[in-house]
Amino acid sequence: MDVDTRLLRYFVAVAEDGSLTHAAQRLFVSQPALTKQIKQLETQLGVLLFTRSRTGMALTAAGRALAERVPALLADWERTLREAKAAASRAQRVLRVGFVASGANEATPRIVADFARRRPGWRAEMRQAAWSNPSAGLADAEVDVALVRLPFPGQDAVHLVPLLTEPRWVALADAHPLASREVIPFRELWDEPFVAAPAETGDWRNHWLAADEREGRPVRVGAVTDQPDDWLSAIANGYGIALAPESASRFYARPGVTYRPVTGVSPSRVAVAWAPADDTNAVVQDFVRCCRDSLGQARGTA
Amino acid sequence: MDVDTRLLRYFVAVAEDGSLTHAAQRLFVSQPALTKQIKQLETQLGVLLFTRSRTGMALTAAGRALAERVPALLADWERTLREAKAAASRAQRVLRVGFVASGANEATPRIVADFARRRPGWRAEMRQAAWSNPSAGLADAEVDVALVRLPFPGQDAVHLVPLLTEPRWVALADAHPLASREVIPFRELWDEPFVAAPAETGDWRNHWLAADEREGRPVRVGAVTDQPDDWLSAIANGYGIALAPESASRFYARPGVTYRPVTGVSPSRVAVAWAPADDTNAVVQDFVRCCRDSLGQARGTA
DNA sequence: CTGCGGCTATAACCTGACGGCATGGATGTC
DNA sequence: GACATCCATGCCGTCAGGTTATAGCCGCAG
Repeated sequence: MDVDTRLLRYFVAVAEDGSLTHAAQRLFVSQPALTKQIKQLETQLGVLLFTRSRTGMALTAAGRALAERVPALLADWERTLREAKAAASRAQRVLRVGFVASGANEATPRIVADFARRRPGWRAEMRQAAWSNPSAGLADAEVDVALVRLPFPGQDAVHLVPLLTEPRWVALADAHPLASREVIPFRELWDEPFVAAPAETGDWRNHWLAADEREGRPVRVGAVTDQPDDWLSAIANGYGIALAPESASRFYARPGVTYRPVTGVSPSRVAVAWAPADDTNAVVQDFVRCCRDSLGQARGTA
Repeated sequence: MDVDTRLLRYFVAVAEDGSLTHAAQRLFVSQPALTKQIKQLETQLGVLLFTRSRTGMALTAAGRALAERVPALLADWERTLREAKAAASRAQRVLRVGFVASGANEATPRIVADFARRRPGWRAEMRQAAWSNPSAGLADAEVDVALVRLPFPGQDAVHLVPLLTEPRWVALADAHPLASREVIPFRELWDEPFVAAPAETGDWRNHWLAADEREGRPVRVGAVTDQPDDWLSAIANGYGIALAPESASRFYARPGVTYRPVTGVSPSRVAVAWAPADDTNAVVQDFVRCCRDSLGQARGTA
């Protein structure tokens, strides 16, 4: 009996929240589409999975049996997929390097060049990650090594070496009243609307909103963006302001957007990170060494 | 990343025999369809899985990584599916009973009636299996208990109680020269073409061809059939003759087909079988008891 | 060196499945 | 009795998977 993993994801979603309508929104499909898919899954398996009622969809015994095992199956598939991709990049002598925004700033090209020198035949494939992916693909093993901003969710599950520290500035629309100030104390920004990362990024989002450096003041969110481009547009259009590393003023200069130093907010740190399993991976460690040589002196891992 | 298990089966098939053309025939699809599917899998995963050449398809490193894990994944899915189906039938108080051909012959209705009496609220769902499935669905857990003919492949992996023994007769076309004989020594049938079960049934097929009761004489196969109906047609049309339990003369009487006793060939045995895991399943054991009470006296399991 | 036989890839076409929107039907709620 | 909230159904456009026929590549035999 063949199934599409998509169908299984649908099933798990409906099983989890006991409602077609709600699950449909989570899955970004229409409710009729889900109705049909679930019904199709049931006829394919020849088994009734849910008992329908006005109050929603309740699992049958068969449905429960399925719901118990399917998530593990999907996870296994994802893992298999990741392993295959990793094997492919190894075979082609490609090191997949994830990075957020401007990576290690001006040092990035030096690092890549150094790596090319140290590992002839290998190629560093640089992959920029969206805000919603603060580990730059390391968490889901899409990359072998990543240039990340600390702190980020899941940081404890990886090993890393800090590379550089830079102050956080603020990015605001040219027209903003505070744009004419040379230096801005963070407390003056507490009540401004901010352009934030997607809600699902949790502590990462909070870090860039400096949520715990507001002495309890609530955050106002004026817009949510997931990419540098959208982020710049939102700021230029006046939907809100945002904290950004000082280097953003060089890497993300744009008409309509002004960067200003901010006092009273902690700096941003850049690190190179890798999966613990790659502690013994010579290529990954070579890349880390390139990072260290080009930038950092710290040597501890955490 | 979503995949259809069908795609994974395709991939495994190609990986196994290193040829699109050959794999396509095994999978009963055209070679271009397979070409496209494999190519699609590769683009979906963003990974090259095979290196093409005139000599066939060879796995890349990534392909090997995938090929190592996918079979286990598919097996997991099948198992999950079986468990869900089993849960469904338990929940509905349905005992799934597989049987081959006429099952336990005239005793079958008695067994079912006895079971209905002993387990009110339960229903025995009788499922006839094709020749190609001599365990009647027990081997792949499609049924909870089965009325089978001994011996059959995989017999050692189940527990069973013998129920009855009956002589094997021969079924032949009315027009066959031997059809007028009252009793036929098996040796006279050695050179006749036989109607056989599909090749993949191995020892089961050989048992019904009495391959090891021919003193080394080779078997001539005149036709291959997978169902009682086809089997009867093949015999009536003179494609060959076939051994059959004596009871077939009652359950599978048909114009054009004559049944005659045969000497010099071992008898056929009927047993009830179940999965070892169901040794403690009260419902299954009740059914077994119904079988024993209606028929057998033997009590050992093997 | 030409033609044949093994591969895989491509082209053109058909069907059916999936998704979307609009709507229906059942059932509590105010 | 009108409404809100579920899930189910009907209709339609799009695309993916299948088919057959054919092309391209290469090694081998005559």
